Formats: sequence, C-alpha cells, structure tokens
Amino acid sequence: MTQQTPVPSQPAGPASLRIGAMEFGAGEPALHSFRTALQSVPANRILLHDGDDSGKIIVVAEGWLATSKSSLSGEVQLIDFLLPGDVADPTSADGKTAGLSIEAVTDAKVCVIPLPAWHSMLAASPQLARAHEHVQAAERSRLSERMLRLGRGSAESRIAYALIELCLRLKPLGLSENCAFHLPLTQRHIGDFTGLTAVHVCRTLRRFVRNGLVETADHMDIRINDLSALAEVAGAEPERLAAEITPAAD
Amino acid sequence: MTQQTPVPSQPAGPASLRIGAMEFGAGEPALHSFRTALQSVPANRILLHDGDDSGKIIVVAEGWLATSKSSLSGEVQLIDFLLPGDVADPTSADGKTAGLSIEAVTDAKVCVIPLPAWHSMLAASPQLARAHEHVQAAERSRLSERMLRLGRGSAESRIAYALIELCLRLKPLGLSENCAFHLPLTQRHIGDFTGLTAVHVCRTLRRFVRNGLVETADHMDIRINDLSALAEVAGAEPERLAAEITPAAD
DNA sequence: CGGGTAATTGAGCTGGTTCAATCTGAGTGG
DNA sequence: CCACTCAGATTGAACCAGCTCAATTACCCG
Repeated sequence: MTQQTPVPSQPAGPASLRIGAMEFGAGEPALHSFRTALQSVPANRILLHDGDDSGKIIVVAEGWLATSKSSLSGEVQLIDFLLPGDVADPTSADGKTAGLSIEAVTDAKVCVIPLPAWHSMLAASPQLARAHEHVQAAERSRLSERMLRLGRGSAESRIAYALIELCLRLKPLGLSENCAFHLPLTQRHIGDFTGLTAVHVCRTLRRFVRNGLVETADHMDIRINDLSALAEVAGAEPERLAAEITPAAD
Repeated sequence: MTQQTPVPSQPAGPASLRIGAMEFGAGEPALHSFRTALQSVPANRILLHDGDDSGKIIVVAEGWLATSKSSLSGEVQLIDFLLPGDVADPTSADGKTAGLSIEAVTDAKVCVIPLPAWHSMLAASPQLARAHEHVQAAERSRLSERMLRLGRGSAESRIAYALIELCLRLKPLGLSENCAFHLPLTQRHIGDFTGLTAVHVCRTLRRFVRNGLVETADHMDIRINDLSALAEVAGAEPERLAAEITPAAD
C-alpha cells in the first residue's frame, strides 16, 4: 500500500509547501528556497526569544508552534498558535529585534527564511505575496477576536472561543472532522492562551463536558457536541468566523 | 504671527502625508492619490462597521481614530488607536469584509484608499512599501504588548502600559514633550482600551496621581512624573519599547 | 438656569485566583 | 512485574481584584 500508491507531488521530501490555503509546488521559483531551508524542531524548543535579533520569518510546514510574550514575573501570554501554512514574522518596528518569542508546541517542521530572501520571493511570485497577505489578514482577525474576549469576555467565553477557533483552523488542514480534533496542548497552554489559570481552564472545560457542549478523551482529543451552544457562549458565529480567520484560497 | 511665519512645505492643503516616520511629498507619485482622497471626519463618526464590506485602507493624516470590536452584549474592546501616519487595514482573511470597526475619536483627516489603488501605490514606491511595513510591524508589536497585559496584567499594569505606549507614540509626532501630552479620551475610552471599567480606570488613575506617578489636568492632560516607576508598574522598558512600537525612520 | 455627559467616591458582590491535596497515567529502572 | 517518579489533571476552600450599583460632584453648552 505504501509502495503502490502513486505520490504525485511529494516524492521524497516535501515537494510542495503550503502558505495559507495555497500550495507552492515544483514549478514555483519560490520552492527552491523552501526546500533548502526546511528543518525539524522538537517539541518545546524555543526558536526565538523576545528581544533577540531576528531578521527572518518562519513558515510552518508541519506541527504546532506558538508565539508568546512573557512578563518579568514569568507569566506567559500566548499570542497566537501557528499551524501548517502559517507565516510568523516576529520583527518589530525597528526592523531588527523580535517582538515576541516563538516556540514549537509539538515536533514540527519549519522553513526559516531571512527577511531579504523572503522579500525577493514575494517580489518574484505575486501568488506567494497574495497568499501571504491572506495569512496575515487571518492572523490580524484572530488577534482582534481574541483581544475582544481577553478584555471583555468571561472565562467560559474565552475558552469556548478558543475551541471554536482552533476547530475552524484545523478543518481546512484536514485535522478536524465533524468538530472532532486533537489538541496537542496542556491545560496550562490553554490557560496561557486565554489569559486564565490552568486550574480554571480545567473547571471550565469540565463544566462544558457536564453540560454536553463538548466531549474529551485522553485529555487532548476534543469533540464539540453542540456547536451552536458553544458558539453562543463564545459570542461568535462559526460561519462568519471561518471566513474571517481562515486564509482564503484566493 | 499666523501670517508671518513662512510655511515651507504645506501651502494650502497638506502637500505631504506621513506614513509612519516618513513624509511623502510633492515628488512622490503616490502623493496625487493621497491628495485627492483626503477627507475630514468629525469626532465619534464611525468610518466602518465590523462585518461591512471593506476593500479599502485608511491612512490617518490628523487626529485620533480607534479600531474596535464589540460583543453581542454591546461591550466594546478597543483594539488599537490610530494616530497620524498610521495605516488601518480592516480587511479580514476573506479579503472582503472588515474584521473590525473604525471610528474617529477626535475630529480627524484621513485618506481612504481602495485596496487595488493602494497595492499599485505600494508597487510603484518601494519607499512607501517600506514605510507601510514599519507601520504594520509597529502595530503588531503594540498588539502583542497589550495582549500580554490584557491576559496577564493587573489593572495598574494595563493602565500604566497604556499611558507609556501613548506617550511614546505621541513623542515622534511632536505631541508629547517631556512626558506631558494631551489624551483626547474619556475614562470610558481608556477602559475599553484596557479591558477595564471606567470606574476602575478612575480609581487607578487617582491612585497613580496620589502616589506621584502622574499628574493630570483638565481630565485629559497627562504628565508622567516618574517614568521609571510607571514603567516598573507596567512591566516595560521605555527605551526598548519605543524602538519596537514606533515606526522606524527607515 | 436646566440638562446632559463625564468624573469621582462609597459599599458590597463575585468570578477567577491562590494554595493545597489528591488522583491519574506514562516512563524508568530494577 | 512492580515500585518509584514526575508531569499533568482534578477538586476543594478561602481570598481578593475588579465589577456592579448607586449617589454625588464638576463641567460644559444652549
């Protein structure tokens, strides 16, 4: 079965790389750079520290990464999760230092591309530039949605929103079927993402389960049983949300 | 005095427009578009509603705008303030609808530029593209900083950070001298910005004043008396912060 | 002077935190 | 195979920062 299935576009290594909803395959001039720069990183590896010299972007090919900031007292706020097809540009306004940390949440494969190279790739391929714009727009939308809940939402609404957001994002990647998906996250991660204590994340999730909104297995496999009820708690409309936070095909 | 002062670069209307730290003057091909599209908007006018069809960006020439999102229950979260030189791109991932609302906080002057026109302007002027990138990077950095406080900070740290951020941003615009500046904001605005109640904003500001961290006059003129103490409360380093959240000159 | 918006201050309430104990499951080494 | 360990999840109980409700004051504008 392994041998007989013809593999059209991925002979050995990854012959194509996803940026947002678009695949960049063998024909693209961009591909060469992707290929040479692809590298594996183990879970929990920190790729970049807030304040480091940066000057590069990171394209996720596989696995989960997260961007974060932490306070002097060591508390962490996850800013965003990066899934395959996402592009992280940690550069702050000075054009040099990183404005956030980037770490691998799971084992992952990424391309690290120096900013100048990235710019010429964007200039060379309008397709790529367009895809990148969609990815950026999706990230902006997610950040605003999350800021709204962070500033104004209850714990329930924050967590409900987080579950829905992740479900919606995983769907186009083929990692969420029927609102069931795997979250490679501890409750601490979810707490750092939603601005809550791990303890309170636990309580709130249990309540969701008790009320039949979601089901959990293995502490990490989630199934949203009652999407509309959960969306009500989150104060979100899943259809609209999907369009806004998920990179469009073109 | 009004008449005798020669006005070198701004004869009648604005002959130049600032994007980030850069001025785009008469020589720039971009200028024509800026000029024709410049328009005044009164305070409190909503330029764009979350969910509206968008397809344009907004360049601030004068005054304060704010981007925001609101929950179904009517609570508002300000996502960012837009000051002269800032560029708001409200477009979400679908490329069509706006992911946030934009409103004028004070009387303001803005250019509204359709996305296609904007793209060709960027393509025509690498200068402009570069300036826009700095502005975007600055905004990203601000958002992460604020998310950190929103998720993990106390009321004091959120407000202290907001004051420092605004002070730093106003300085290069010539609107902040010696840590003294005018905030055209109600306490409700500050609350919507920091995810707090107006009442609690009031209490916290009073406490800052009592402790000699800041001084206020007219409810809107702020002077930071003890920047390092305030920065300590905010959990921030002003110098580094300035570099990260303020668009670089080039 | 009347009316309306914003600021201020008081008094209680509560959602989420903190601290702490217990429980679970995956390794690990013998 | 079991004992031991260690990280994460779960649950209880007390506490507190920030909220809500409410009253008062200050200020602007017609």
